[in-house]
Amino acid sequence: MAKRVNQAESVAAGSNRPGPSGPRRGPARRREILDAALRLFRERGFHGTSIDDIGATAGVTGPALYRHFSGKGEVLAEAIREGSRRIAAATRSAVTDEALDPREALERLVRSYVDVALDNADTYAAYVLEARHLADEFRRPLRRSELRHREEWRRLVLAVHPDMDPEQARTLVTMAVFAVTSLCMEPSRLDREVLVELATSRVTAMLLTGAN
Amino acid sequence: MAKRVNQAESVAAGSNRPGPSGPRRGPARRREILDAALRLFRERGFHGTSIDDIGATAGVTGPALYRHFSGKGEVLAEAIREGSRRIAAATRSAVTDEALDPREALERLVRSYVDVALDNADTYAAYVLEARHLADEFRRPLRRSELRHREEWRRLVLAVHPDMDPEQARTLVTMAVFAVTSLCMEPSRLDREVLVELATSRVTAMLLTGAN
DNA sequence: TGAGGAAGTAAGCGATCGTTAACTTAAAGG
DNA sequence: CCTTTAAGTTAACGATCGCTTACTTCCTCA
Repeated sequence: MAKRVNQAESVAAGSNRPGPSGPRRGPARRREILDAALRLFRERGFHGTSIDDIGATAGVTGPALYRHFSGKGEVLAEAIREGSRRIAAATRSAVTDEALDPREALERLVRSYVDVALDNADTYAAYVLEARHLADEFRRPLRRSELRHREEWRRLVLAVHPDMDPEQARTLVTMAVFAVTSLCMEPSRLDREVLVELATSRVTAMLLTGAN
Repeated sequence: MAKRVNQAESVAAGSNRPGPSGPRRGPARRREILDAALRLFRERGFHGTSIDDIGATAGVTGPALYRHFSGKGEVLAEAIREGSRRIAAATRSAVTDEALDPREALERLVRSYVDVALDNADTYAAYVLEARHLADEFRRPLRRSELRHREEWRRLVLAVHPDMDPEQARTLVTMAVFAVTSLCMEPSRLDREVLVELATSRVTAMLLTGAN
């Protein structure tokens, strides 16, 4: 009882603030679902999060999710894909300025990666923790884009250290990327600027040590 | 039909190589279950692995697991706990030699950690990926032991850099530990000795850079 | 204004999962 | 040799989950 009190309000509130029941807004709900899913996947894991959990966190019932996605797997894929696109974009824009000292270019690349990782911590943590549960068709392009990103790092490392074993450079880059990942997995009490500076300088040092 | 052919053999084979059906050996089966579970948890995740999967991989049916463990959660806890004990032991033995140059002491600590991490890659990867799914009573002591280990690293970093912000040192150690973790999550084509040397030197450099 | 589509709900289906129960078998011990 | 016990088995139960169906409600617009 007293369940739908403010129908009039819902009509008076313009195009996008409807009442407590019935259909509501368009693409905003999709974003709400993705944000809710990302948080839950990170906290409880993909298989540990139910459709109903995601819906409840987003403010709807579970099956409402199927109006926006084909299934639970696509929710995970879409949530991660967004962050992947942002990382790729940041990498591209940080790399376009060529004819730079490779040392500076690498530091700039690392800094932009630290930045975008901190801005998308949930997405990135979910990728590390839950990518296993993606269907192959979803996981493979993400993995390829990840490796392409690391290849960019390796290219610059080898530009600074032409004598370095390329296989060692690959492992080194993997370690460096995971070091940045830690910022997404564990909270730091440092201020944002201090954190970016610390991570950038130390990761760069790790990559370039030995050839000063 | 033709199901139990070699009962005689099972009797003749001594105390621990029985026939194809019925009860078998004692504590060896427990280890088999833990190894199987660890591999599956790492590949498919905790909630993505069923009791029957674990049993089948270990060579028994699913419910046989309850003769050795109280439930699925305890299997994960025991599997991870073992690796945690080995890490703690290695740390303890690498730290006992005091009155060393802090720089050398830290490098030795990092090296022993890289070693034990590579020796227990599955365990460590499972801890990073699946610790969320442990019951609080299991997860908390593991987490405490992890933080105690990092505190040891931080103590030595601050011994070398007395002027460093302790909070920055904490974040730095987290990054360094995750860099080593990457060796457990992604395979490297490098030889073991080369890998240990590379990881040790670069992680140490990351921790100590700026105070040469 | 009223027809249609978008977005939501409740109910339920089939499959799977963790766990327990009841029973069987092999090794051990006096 | 007979009893006990540890370690298996199969069967089944209750819960949960992903997803579908059928229905409802609100918004849009011709």
